[in-house]
Amino acid sequence: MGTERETYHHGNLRQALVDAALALAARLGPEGVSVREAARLAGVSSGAPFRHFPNRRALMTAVAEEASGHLRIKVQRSVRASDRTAHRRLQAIGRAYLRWAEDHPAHFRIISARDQIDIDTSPGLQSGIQAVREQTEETIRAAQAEGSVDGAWDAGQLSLLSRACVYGLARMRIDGHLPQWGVAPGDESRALDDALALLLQLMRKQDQAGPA
Amino acid sequence: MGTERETYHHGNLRQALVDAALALAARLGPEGVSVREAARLAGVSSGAPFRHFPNRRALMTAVAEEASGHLRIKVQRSVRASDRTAHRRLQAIGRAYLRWAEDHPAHFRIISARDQIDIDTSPGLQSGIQAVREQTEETIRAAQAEGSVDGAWDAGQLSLLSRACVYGLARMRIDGHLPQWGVAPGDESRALDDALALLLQLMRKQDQAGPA
DNA sequence: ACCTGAACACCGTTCAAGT
DNA sequence: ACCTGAACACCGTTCAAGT
Repeated sequence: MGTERETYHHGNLRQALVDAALALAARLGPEGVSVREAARLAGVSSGAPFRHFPNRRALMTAVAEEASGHLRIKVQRSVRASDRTAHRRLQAIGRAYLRWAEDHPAHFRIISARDQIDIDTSPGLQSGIQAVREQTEETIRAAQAEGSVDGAWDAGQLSLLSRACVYGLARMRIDGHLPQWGVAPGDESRALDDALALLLQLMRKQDQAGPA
Repeated sequence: MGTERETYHHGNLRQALVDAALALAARLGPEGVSVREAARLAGVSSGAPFRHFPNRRALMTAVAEEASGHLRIKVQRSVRASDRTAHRRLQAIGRAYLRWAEDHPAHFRIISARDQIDIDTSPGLQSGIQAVREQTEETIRAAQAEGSVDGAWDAGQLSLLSRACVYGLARMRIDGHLPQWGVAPGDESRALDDALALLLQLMRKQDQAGPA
C-alpha cells in the first residue's frame, strides 16, 4: 500500500474492489453497494470491475469469502484460548461468533445476505461455514464425552439448534430488535452473552452423573 | 375482483400495489421487487405508486404489515388449538411460526428483510411483532407456573432465546443451509420441528418437583 | 383527488476501441 | 492482458400537465 504506482493496469484491482465494496457496505449496508461506486472508489471506469467479477453477486461473494475467513479464524482462536472443559469451549465459540458479528457488522450482514451472494459457487465460503459448523459439532461431542452435555441428545441436532440460536441472536441485535425484547441500549452485548449462557445452562446435564 | 370497472381512478390502487409487490417478491425475492414493475402489474403508470407510498420502502413495509398480521393470527390460533399444558402451547407457538415461514416464504422474507422495510414508522408492524412476543412470554410464565419450566430462569431471557432459535431455524431453512447441517432434502420440516422439540426438552424442568 | 408521462440521476452489464 | 467509455435497458423519484 503506497508502493504501487498509478499504472494503466491497476495492479490489484480485484482486491481494491473488494475493499471498496466492504467500505460501502459498512456505510450503506450490503444492498447499498453499487459496482459503479466501488469502481469510482478504486479509481477505474464503470466497466473495469467486470474484468474481475462476472457480476455484482460475484463481487459481494468475494467480500463474503474474506469475511468468513475472519470468522473462522476468530472461532478457532477462541477454542484454543479456553480449553479447560468442552462445555466452556462451546460457550467460547458462541461468544466469538456474537462478538465477531458485533465488531464487524458489515461482514456479518454480507455473510448473511443470501440474496446478494452466491454461496453455491464459492468453495471458500462453503468451507469456511463448514469449518465453524464442524468445530461446533466436535466440541458438542467432546462435551457429551466429558459428561457435561447429556449424550442422549443427538449431537447434530444440538449443533443445529446452537447455530440457529447464535445466528438468531446476532441478527436480532443487528436488526435492532433488542429494545423490543426489553434490552436496554448499551446492554446488548451482555444480553446476548446471557442468552447464550442460558442456552449452555439448558444444555448442561442436570443429573451430574458424568465422569468429569 | 371483477366488480371494479376500469376507471381513470383505479379504485383500490394501494392494495393492488401491495398484492403486486407480494407476487413479485414470491417470484424474485424481496430485493427483486421494483415499484415500476408493481405499477405495470397494477396497470398504472410509473409515477402513480408515489401517490400512495412515499417511497419503495413504504410499499415493502405495507406488504410486511399484511404478513405480520397473518403470522399473528396463526400464532394466536395455534395457542387456542392446543391448550392442555403451557409447555405444549409454547411448542405450538414455535411450530406455528416455523410452519408459517414454510408456507409463506415470501412473507417471511419480507418481514425479515430489515434493509427493505421501515419498521420504526409502522405501528401496525411493531404491534404485530409485539403481539407474538407477548404471547410467547406469557406462555413461558404459564409454563413456569405449572412447573414444566424452571422458574429460576428469567422469562424474558427464555423468550428472547426461543425467538432467536425459531427465527434462526426458519432462516436457515429458507436460505438453504439445512443440507450442510445433515438434513436430507424433503426432511426439512421434520428437522426443524425436531430442533424445536429439542429446545423445549432442554427447557423442561429436569427434577419434576413441579405441582403439575 | 388521482393519474400520466416526461425528465433526472442513478444502476448493472456489454463491448468495441484503445494502451 | 487490462482498462476506457459509450451504449442499452433498466431503476426510484419528481412534477408539470391532464381528467
